[in-house]
Amino acid sequence: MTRDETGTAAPVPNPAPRPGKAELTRQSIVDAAMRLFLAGGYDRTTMRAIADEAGVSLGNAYYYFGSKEHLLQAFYDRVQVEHAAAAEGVLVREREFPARLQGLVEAWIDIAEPYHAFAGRFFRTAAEPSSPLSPFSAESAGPRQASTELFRQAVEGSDLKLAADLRRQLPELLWLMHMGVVLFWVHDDSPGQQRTRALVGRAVPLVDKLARLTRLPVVRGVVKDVVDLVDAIRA
Amino acid sequence: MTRDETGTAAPVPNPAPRPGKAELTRQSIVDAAMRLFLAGGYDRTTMRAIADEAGVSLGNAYYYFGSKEHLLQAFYDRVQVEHAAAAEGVLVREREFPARLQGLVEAWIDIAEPYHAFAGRFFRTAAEPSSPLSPFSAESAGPRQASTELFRQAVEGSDLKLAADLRRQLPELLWLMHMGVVLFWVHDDSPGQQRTRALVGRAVPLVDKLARLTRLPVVRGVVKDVVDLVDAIRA
DNA sequence: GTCTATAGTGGGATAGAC
DNA sequence: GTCTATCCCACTATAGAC
Repeated sequence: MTRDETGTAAPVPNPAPRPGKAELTRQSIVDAAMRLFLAGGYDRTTMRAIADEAGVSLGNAYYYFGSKEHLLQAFYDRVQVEHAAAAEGVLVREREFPARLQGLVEAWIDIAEPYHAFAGRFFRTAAEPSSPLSPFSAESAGPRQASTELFRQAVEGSDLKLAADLRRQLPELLWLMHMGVVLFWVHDDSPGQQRTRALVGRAVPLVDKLARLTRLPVVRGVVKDVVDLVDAIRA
Repeated sequence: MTRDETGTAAPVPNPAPRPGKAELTRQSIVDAAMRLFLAGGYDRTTMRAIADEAGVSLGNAYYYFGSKEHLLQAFYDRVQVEHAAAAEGVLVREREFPARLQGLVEAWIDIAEPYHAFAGRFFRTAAEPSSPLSPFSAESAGPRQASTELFRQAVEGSDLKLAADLRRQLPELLWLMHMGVVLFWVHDDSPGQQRTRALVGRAVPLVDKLARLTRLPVVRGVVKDVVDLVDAIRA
């Protein structure tokens, strides 16, 4: 609906970087919006100002973006794409599971940092269940899968030994953990989001410990229950 | 700021039911808003309609409520108060920890059910970090503590045996779990929110199992780490 | 299909008189 | 505390140019 659904289109963050004229206009609007949002904040930036800055008419801006909030989707996409790129470096560099996981999450924090000031606005929109920006919505299934895929790779290429069922599910659980980090990050006003970084630095070794603990016979039962529960939720 | 801060005022959901003229006007506006929100949804209800329904001018409505979203605070407060009342019954009736916990969470789902239709809107507002409605904000510290207190009682009065440090922290962790349930609930469109109820029915025994597992010597170390991490986060 | 220009409408929020 | 009048801006509508 919000994206072009041309038959077998792949669910990637960006529709496809074919540089048609329309795509250029679209991009100039996004760029203008990003500049103004960063400079003056979301609220104080009017659609008219964005259209002016982009050198297009107001009507044209609305031709490409159904609402002011739709422009925030661009932020989401941009972070997504940059994170995937940065993740590649991390996953090539690191082999230990904790380092891979921490690198992934820290890369996200680095990339999202410039947008922290108006991330609250984005978050607000994303929180609404009916919003296509909601991380749990059908519309964002593509980006969500792309993000989960990064965590899958972090697990796959590592030395982590796990029961098969948990290993299968772990990427999604890690993605969920990542959402929790994002929640914390949005509320984190410390300079450079240091508190979030500290949290990640402490939480990752813990996750690693916990993951390895699941192999103990005494806890296998509960782990099985958790796995079953998560499966039931997804259905 | 949003509430009267008269010196040693207790951080309770409702300021105090002294029936001055102002309080009556305020209440009539809230009542009107609730009626209209329930009948027509948040978006389709205008501030003008609310003011009309309450028999006051638009300006007067804004004298009492700084924004349309501030009216949602009333929903929050109402659920809070009703939940506390319902909780009392549960905590008197049940003695086993799982039953107490499940009773508490299910009572919340029962009470919040009428508001589910526009809870998404509320959630959206609450998600914004700068919003006083955010469950993590300083302004909602009172309600949050009141809610956490219910979980504290669920633990206290039960047969659950735990290490002292974890027992001290458990109420807040359970509150956090409850927030997770609320997140699920907001996205749950099944009739009567059956899926959320099913989730709770399965998750509570799991939490119970996990809590009891923490006493095993092998997992004590990790539990200690988790407790320390949570302490660090709160600071 | 892409874009402009212009003129609305609706509703959240505010100013200032009383 | 209450009102009336007004502002502002997201969004829509339309009619037409390329």
